[in-house]
Amino acid sequence: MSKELTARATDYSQWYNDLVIKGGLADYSAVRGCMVIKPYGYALWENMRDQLDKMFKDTGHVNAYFPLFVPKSLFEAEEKNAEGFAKECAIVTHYRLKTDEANKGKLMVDPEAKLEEELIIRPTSEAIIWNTYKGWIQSYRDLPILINQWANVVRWEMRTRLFLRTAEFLWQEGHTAHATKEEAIAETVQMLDVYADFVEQYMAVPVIKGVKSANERFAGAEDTYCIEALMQDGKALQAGTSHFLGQNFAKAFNVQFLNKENKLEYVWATSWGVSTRLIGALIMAHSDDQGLVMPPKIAPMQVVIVPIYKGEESKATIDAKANSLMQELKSMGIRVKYDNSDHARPGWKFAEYELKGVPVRVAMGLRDIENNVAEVARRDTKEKQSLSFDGLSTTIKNMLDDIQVNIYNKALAFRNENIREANTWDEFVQILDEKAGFVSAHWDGTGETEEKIKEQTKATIRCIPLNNKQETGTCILTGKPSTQRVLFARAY
RNA sequence: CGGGAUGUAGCGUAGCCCGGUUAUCGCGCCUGGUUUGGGACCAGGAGGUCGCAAGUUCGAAUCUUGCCAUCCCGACCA
Repeated sequence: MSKELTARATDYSQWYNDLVIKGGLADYSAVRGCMVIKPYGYALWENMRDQLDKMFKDTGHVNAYFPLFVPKSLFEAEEKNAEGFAKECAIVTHYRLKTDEANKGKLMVDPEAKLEEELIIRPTSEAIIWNTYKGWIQSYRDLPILINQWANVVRWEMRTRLFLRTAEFLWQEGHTAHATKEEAIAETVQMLDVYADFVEQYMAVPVIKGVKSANERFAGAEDTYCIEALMQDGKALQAGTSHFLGQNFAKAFNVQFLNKENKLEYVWATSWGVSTRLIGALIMAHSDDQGLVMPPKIAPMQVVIVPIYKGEESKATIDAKANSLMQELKSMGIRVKYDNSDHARPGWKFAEYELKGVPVRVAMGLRDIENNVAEVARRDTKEKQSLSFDGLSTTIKNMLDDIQVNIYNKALAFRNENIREANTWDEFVQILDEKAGFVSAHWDGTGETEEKIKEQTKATIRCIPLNNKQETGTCILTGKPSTQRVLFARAY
């Protein structure tokens, strides 16, 4: 009983932390606000990254890499963007240390080595990238530019939470340049769709696609599109954003191109990103009091085989059987581990792999082999059944597919149950306090009202859903006329 | 960054108020053996900058100050 988890009902935050730490995804580090992503967590990220990368390339994008440091003068060029991030920037002011004469064995910042111009550690890369694009774009023939980069960024957050909000995190950021507004908007929407497809089909987390209100919009964007997911505690989580940047960065960095009519025009831009925060979404969408629940498609380990043996002789028999099953599964492209280590007994292994969220566990002992069966347990439903070895690998493959669908459907049902309409202020507050989840309500469209609602309830407008139903109504707070409902929630 | 709590072996902890032999216990770890169908048992053993740094003192895990980190609540956060 070395790894007891806090139950969700007891302390949701602690439950989440326990899963991350005890599940082996990440660890705290010696640096404030920064975490170590451990091999198991990084393997998960690699699977996510590889799939996303494929999807980006399938839509015509290429990868590149831009610097970590952004000179302050470039950073501040697009004013709204700079203002939006100013309060959470790390800044490099010096480039050298020296031994501290007054304190032997210690180092101090060398005051002689002050930088002429401070370097901002990127909280996002629009500035450095648009400064670069300026040199790459002269004519419409140079467009579009469809670049993505996998990188780390730093946002100096006051309060951090593993995966959900850390000072440094890993992400990808796409930055595209287009000749027309229509094309840029189409790109923004296309990438939102890519994100939604990825999160729903691979991470099995249902999302709502929408547009952010002006208050919640990315600093420097004309429009911010987003996917919003719902966690088991009823709080919403922004899982990805795609921004239509208009000509804001083109104007700030003077990026113009000659069109077919030989006239100079400013370039249209987009940017879009998802981060390791998605791992937090995955954890909170599927996991239970026994531990993590990994969606098979991106699980670092899809199947684990645990032998149950008595004595070396039976072990050899089981090893042979298990290895042949493992080879068969591997040849089908399934990520499988045979845990024949002798330092843990089966019961311990069962609990451990449940904690780690491995979708399918196969246990086999002599008794099973004699009967030509294996005990197969699935993590999502905790069902165990004895299944014939004949065609077992195919059975398992189908089971993985079924688990993927099942956990998505389960999360979808939960999400749908937790979207509630509120028509009065009292109703609105009551739902937020007693049920949480998304609240669909009329809003008068002003930032002031949104701000007041946030002050009074801590709920924000998560998004205005795409293809939202238009209906006349009155604002939940002010009673002013409204043309559509928007989704409110308390959010991470 | 404000309020609160915490920091003693990998993890969880006793000791701290009231300073004084060799820092307590459990889990885990190592060795050997018996075991193995839901977190095994016996025996032996290893492992400690008591978060870090100053200070008070003959003597500091214990008292004082500063710093660092983590958690919770706030403020902040596309």
